[in-house]
Amino acid sequence: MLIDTLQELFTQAIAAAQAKGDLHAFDVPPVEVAHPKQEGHGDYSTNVALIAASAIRQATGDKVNPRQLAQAILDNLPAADLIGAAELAGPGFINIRLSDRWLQSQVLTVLQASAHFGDIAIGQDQRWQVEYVSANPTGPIHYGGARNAALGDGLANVLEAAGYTVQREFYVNDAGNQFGYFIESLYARYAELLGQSVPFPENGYPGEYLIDYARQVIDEYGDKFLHMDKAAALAELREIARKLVVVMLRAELDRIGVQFDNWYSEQTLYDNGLVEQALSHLDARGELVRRDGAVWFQASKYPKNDKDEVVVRSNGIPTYFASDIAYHYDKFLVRKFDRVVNVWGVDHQGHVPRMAAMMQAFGLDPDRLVILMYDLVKLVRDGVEVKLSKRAGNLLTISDVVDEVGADALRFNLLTRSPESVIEFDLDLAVAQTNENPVYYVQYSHARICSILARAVKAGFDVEHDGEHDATLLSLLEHPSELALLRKMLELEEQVLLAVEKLSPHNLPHYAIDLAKTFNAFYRDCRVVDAAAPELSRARLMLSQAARIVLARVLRLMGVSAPESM
RNA sequence: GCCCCCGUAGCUCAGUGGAUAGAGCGUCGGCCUCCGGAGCCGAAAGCACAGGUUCGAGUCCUGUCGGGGGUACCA
Repeated sequence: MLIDTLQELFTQAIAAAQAKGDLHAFDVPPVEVAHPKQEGHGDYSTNVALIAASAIRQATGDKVNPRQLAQAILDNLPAADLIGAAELAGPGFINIRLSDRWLQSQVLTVLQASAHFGDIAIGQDQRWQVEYVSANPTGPIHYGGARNAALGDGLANVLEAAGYTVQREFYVNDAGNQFGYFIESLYARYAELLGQSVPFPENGYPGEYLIDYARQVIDEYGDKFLHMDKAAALAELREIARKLVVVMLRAELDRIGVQFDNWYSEQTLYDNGLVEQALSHLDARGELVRRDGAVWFQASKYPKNDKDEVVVRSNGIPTYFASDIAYHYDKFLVRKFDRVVNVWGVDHQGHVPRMAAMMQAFGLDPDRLVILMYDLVKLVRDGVEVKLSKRAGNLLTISDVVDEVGADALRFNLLTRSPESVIEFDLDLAVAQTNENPVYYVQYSHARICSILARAVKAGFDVEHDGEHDATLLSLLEHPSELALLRKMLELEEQVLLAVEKLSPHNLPHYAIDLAKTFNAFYRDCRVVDAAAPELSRARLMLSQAARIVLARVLRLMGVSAPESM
């Protein structure tokens, strides 16, 4: 990676300067290389001299001038192709400008890497799991779940680009009360359709979609459940309903391009004895206690937990937390993931401390479990918040919103905001502004490149293979807009790294807009296909092709399509 | 009450302890003999408040004020 290379060069420079006695002996701090906000300050800059100066002052009490340190480092900077200029600036910054020749050569790097450009190899041999959405399996998914999906899927994509082996998992809560009410509701609808009146369960789901589910049950099983004991019927319906719902969930998530590797049933935790196993494991470690007829996990032994948590109620029924304990016992001690990310809505924030406590109770490093918390999506229509609920049956689903604004716009918009921000989503505005939406701006740029390339092929240019033969032409790419485009393209790796470090891919859409903008500036300033200048055209076509690759990659990482025409 | 998150341009939001804080939408003013005008160029406009740490704070710490969420033997 470019940044790594620069960091390495400066680390070497410091060591060399110290060896020669140009520089004080001190423990070299990690060199940070960043983009200066201001363009005149170069492509990259490092504050290592400023950091070192304060480190030296604190260690020895000697006052040293950061500018002198910076100069000593600069004097010992190894020669490197990629550095065009490195100079001292301000209070002791070192600003680096990439060399034009090296930038030009990167067109080939992109063309060769193709769809893999942007990959960074930092996650080898690491198995990660991202568990996301995990909506209650009781009907269509609330629109807010799309934020979870966009975030989790984007994160999984970025982790894969970083070299991690990633499993995408959906946890199906098919064992708790909610699912029980759902089954009873289904039974009531089923009976109703067959002409029998069954009282609708008090906590049931009145949504009309349940009538469709009931109809499907009738289509496949007829009226057999009416002739059975109700408890037996409910037991059988449980399995049938679970399959039905998972098919529906899968289809709905597929509409926004989200697919899972694994659908993990909560019920199997009980069926396979994992709940019992996990709890006795904790018990053996002295983490459980009996009190008031219930079994408690002694969470309060751990930081940020002020109370214990019930795992088995006094009526003998395990709590949801017991499932969670077993589930994570399975993730870490059975399936042995190196790291697990759970994507949770902020309404579950109260569960976070006990999860960390649970990890420690298992003797596991709590950092191996990351809870990625995102804030809720507020739906607004005509400036008024729309209150919807699945239980009341007036749910606004992912499908509903996809119908209105499209999957690409939805994913792009939801991903743009940082997870901890509350999204206020105005439905009318989302529809009205469809054509002004940034996602179309980015996609349009991609389509425009495709159009240019197609035109070039028609004009007789060998767009596909030029890069294999005529790398020397790249030195013709001297226009500031051409070089600016190259610089922006090369940022993709840093963007992937940033998303992985922050465990949030919300920087990607911002980068995509930036990249599209930079391409549009190039398009404005540089005519690509020009019969009067065939060599320059070939060089610019290579650059355009490379830009297309990068744009398509960042769109794919976000789970957004890269259309060839619009 | 206690815990968590958020207060950045008119609106929706980015912003890695660095140098002169950005984008989209909106507003105002420009640009089509030329590869896709779903485009391009320009202008106005901002870090809630008060302390502190630091060579340097939108960013870290404390407090105040505002907004949201959480505080069950529900999930």
